[in-house]
Amino acid sequence: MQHGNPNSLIEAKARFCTALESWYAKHQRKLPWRSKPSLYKTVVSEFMLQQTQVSTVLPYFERWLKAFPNFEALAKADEALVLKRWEGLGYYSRARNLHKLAKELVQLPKTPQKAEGWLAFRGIGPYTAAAIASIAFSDASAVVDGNVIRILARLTADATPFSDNTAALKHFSPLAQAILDEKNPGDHNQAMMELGATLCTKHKPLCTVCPVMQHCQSVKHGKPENFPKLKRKATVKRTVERVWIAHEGAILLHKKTAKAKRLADLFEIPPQSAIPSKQALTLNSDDLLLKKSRGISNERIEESIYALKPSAALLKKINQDPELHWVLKEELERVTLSGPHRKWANALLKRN
DNA sequence: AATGCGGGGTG
DNA sequence: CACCCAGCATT
Repeated sequence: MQHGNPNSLIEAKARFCTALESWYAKHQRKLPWRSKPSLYKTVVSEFMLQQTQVSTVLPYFERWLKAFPNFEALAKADEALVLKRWEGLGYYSRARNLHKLAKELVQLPKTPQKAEGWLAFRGIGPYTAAAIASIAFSDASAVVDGNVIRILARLTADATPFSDNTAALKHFSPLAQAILDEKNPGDHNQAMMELGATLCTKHKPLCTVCPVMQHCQSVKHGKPENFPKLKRKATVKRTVERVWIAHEGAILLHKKTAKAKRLADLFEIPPQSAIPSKQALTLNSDDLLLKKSRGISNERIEESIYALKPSAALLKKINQDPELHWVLKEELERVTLSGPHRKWANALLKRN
């Protein structure tokens, strides 16, 4: 079977939905945004959960709710504090977009109740719009995330090769919408994702306890693990040299201006390339403080940090650069660095 | 269709 | 090391 046949699943929609939702009612995980649910909790959790696993989000969510208990509090908060509370969670534009949304929402005469309305906010795409509208307002809009793609590909034994998740999303959206329980869209959507997260996992799916196994064509005809078929991309290697410059009790950090498309408002240990210098800075291997490797999307980055003593001429140039900032050691805790930079900075500070 | 964005978990 | 995760915006 090349492309699977969704018709039998669509015909069995009623039984499928009943089985799925009964299972969810009984086996759903206890999650903080599910107890005493509110629109605010739903919106915050959906932003945090974009491309981020539940277990990672949990501690951030709890802290966030204490710092910003509702839209009004978030709307009034300083951008820097908002970013600080997001520190380590990654994808920082989510924090800025969530903050912006809060400010816009408290000014709106009427809160949108349909997915289409939520789509208008920056940082909300098809998935998040459907999730918020269905969970908070019972809008009959189906979510399609990585879990749903995996489940639908397996249910229909669909061997279509996809170049990426976006292509798969386009392919499965009509089916997801066709089998949505429009009477109970919020729970239905969450049940699909819960199934994908806890039973219909990428590796070793727990088919024997699956509530919809009898609807699954991949169990009958092949291995569920074989679906969906996603092409993989080659990883690229990159090296970055960074410099650790301490001067008069302060550390030099690099921060792009707020208008920058990337890394806006986020401090980092300066890459060598960000240091203005007439002649190329020569970094001495004796001054290597730290060397780490990390992955970002499909990149493998080797980062080295070198100690550097700035000359008077270099200091002068540094002080003219709007993207370079001296941050007093005691103040370092207060600025927002990405997760790895935070760890490196703390480790290097301790060493002095 | 491809790429950048972060960080952590898992096999 | 590779892939994946309650994705989105931009090109």
